[in-house]
Amino acid sequence: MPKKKVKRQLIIDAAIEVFSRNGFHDSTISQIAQRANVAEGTIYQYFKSKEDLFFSIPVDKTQQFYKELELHLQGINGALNKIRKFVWYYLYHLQDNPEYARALMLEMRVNRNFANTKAFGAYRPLTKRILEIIKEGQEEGAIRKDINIYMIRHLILGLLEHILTRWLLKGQKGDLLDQYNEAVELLSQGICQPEKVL
Amino acid sequence: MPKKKVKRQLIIDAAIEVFSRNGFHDSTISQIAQRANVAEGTIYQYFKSKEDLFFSIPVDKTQQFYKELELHLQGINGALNKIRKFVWYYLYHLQDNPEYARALMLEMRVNRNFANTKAFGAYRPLTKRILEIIKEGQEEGAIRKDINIYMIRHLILGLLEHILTRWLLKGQKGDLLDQYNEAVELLSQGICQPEKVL
Amino acid sequence: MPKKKVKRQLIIDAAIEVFSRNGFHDSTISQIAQRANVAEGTIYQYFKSKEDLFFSIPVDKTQQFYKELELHLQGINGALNKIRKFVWYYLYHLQDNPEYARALMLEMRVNRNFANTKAFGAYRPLTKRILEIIKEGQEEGAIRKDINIYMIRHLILGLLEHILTRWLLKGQKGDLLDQYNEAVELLSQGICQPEKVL
Amino acid sequence: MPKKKVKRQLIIDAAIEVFSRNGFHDSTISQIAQRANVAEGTIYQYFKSKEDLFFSIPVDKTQQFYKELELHLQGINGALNKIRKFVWYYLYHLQDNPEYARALMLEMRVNRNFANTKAFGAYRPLTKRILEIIKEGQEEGAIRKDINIYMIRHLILGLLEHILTRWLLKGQKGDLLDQYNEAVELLSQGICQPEKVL
DNA sequence: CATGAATGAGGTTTCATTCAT
DNA sequence: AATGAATGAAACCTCATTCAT
Repeated sequence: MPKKKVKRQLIIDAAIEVFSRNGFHDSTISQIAQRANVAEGTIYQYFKSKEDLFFSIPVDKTQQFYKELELHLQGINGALNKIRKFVWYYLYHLQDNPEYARALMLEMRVNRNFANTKAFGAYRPLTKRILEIIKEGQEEGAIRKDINIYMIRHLILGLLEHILTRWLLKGQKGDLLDQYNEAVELLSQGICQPEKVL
Repeated sequence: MPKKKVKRQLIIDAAIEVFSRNGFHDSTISQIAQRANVAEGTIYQYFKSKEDLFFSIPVDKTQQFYKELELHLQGINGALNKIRKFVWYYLYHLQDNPEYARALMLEMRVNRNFANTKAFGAYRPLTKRILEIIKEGQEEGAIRKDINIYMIRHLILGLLEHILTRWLLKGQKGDLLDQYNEAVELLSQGICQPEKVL
Repeated sequence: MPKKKVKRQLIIDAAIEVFSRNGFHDSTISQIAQRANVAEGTIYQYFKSKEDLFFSIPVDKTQQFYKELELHLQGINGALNKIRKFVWYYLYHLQDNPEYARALMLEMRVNRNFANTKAFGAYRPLTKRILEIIKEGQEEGAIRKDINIYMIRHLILGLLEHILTRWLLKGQKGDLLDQYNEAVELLSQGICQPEKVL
Repeated sequence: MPKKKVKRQLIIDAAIEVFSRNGFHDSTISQIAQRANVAEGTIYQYFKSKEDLFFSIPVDKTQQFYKELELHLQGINGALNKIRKFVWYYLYHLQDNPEYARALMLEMRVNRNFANTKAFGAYRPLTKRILEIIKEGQEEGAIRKDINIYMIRHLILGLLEHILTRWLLKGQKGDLLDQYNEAVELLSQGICQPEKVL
């Protein structure tokens, strides 16, 4: 790998760690520099500002996330199976990258400027992908058509983000994948006993 | 109302506005003081620190939220009807108090220390209340018993928080209550076409 | 004098000393704060920025300079006598306030933004005043009319500023007022032997 | 021209442009390097430091200025004619090289260390030259002897520098040579109406 | 109780200079 | 000789908090 690339990645990795531990505002460039074993000034050779560095994290990591998700979706037939896989991979990947997850859930996603950042740009393909799957499912007749696709997405992402956020805030106890089957089942059939309606 | 109470409330209200506009870190005591028409020093007569003030917001507001919710639940029979009401009131109240909603969703809920704050203490009754309703539903035979009650709560709160967060970040366009029926229906029956399973 | 006024003046005086010793860029807020016996932050209660402080110096000092000059011109008849007095007072006052002189000559007057600063605004009355005297002299028949008044002002101010600048850069040796008579005589009759022309 | 010389000159020319546009402190080595199309490190092969580079500008440019002035003075008889030419050439040359003029007038001449720099060394022949002409004039009986030659030089240089400085600060509007005749006339005869004295 | 001037620690960022390639 | 990535010191400025009035 070219040297320049290496150092950039070094800084990003250090940034993920530090930002994820302390949050954006309580992290300092000096901490990140120390962790990356570079001088403070060096960081400014690669990133315009602290914010730029911050929002560069997901660009790299999220693109990778998305790529790997796509691989996992390969060869799977049926929208429902794809959603299943999506749920599984979402929990699996973010549990496996808790620092990235923390940065994404607790800092990025909630940031006022998020929608204007390149980070957002990197995140969109992911959320778009679900929409596609949902539409596909409706066309197949597997997913109900009487509900707006955006609302369905709210349900799926809301559940996943809520599970993940609680897990992060409670100290990452337990294995998220243990909850996988119940989560999928719940998304599928809702909370009611058969024949009951809310 | 006693004078002391009045001034305290004045400060809290100013704090909600300012924090909700700029977030915790980008808000200054000076801004809040100005908005509340008091001197900066005065704030320290009522609150120990900026953080203390910050986490005092939901204590008051959330208690009120909870109390009113309780009133709305009065006289409603059946867990499913209660959940219906809960969803409705959640969207209604937070849409009506967008600054409080913003502070709650974008700052509090995501804060690393949230679980250790009195704010959390004030928020718990609310989340506990749902659990109770869910249990009640299971006992009535209205809510399925094969799913962990915490997972069910994840689904409900996840959906609501996701809807709310997007609405806040996208500039509060549209009426959240328009989405109320679909949301309830989705929670109730899940995303699948009848007879299909995920 | 009100206390607030006192501290502001304290800072200005310290700033004059420091700026005049090191120039604008090589002076630090920390130095000025130390010299003024205040905390660095205090400076920012009175001035928006380092530049603001810098350009506030002449506003105060130059207004005072101008006022005193006006007093000295009181009761003097004839434009030529007034110019005489102007020259004298200019040298006298700036020799007496060498730090202000240094700030004015070596920093302000030569600054690219000078024309847009409030400092400039304070300096203008002074330069306008000479123009008036020159016009008055032309009307009296004491000053030649075949030369543009702005050129005449160039000659007078150019001479004074040049004398002053050299004196400052050479370590303020000697008494500027010793040169006063020659300067006035030269302005008056020019450099040529009578009957010779350049 | 040898290659080394070429690159050195390249850097100097870039430095003049940049320094003259932004002033010494607000210019960066990086800007100069970019403009000169060399790497930053290269500059340090030719100059010890930023200051060294800065004060190297007039050494070259001023020597050239002086040489050409000398050429223009060739064959001119009479001190007064020489002064006339000096004034003309001074305005002509600096108007023609406004960036050099700007660096000289607004940065160099006013710098605390100026007297200790090689730049000063290069400037001296020029100011010495006037002194010689003045003396020559006194010996010829063309210039008055009752005034110190240094004072006479103050008058000449003061006028020229004042005209030039204002012109630079006001955006270089108009042709300086338009003012040439009045300037010379004023230097020659002073500001008074014949038979009047200041 | 209320004030608001004063504090000073600490953060981000810039940039002249070095040095291994 | 030329490069340009890396350095790290140092500067400006902000702002939560205190305390004398």
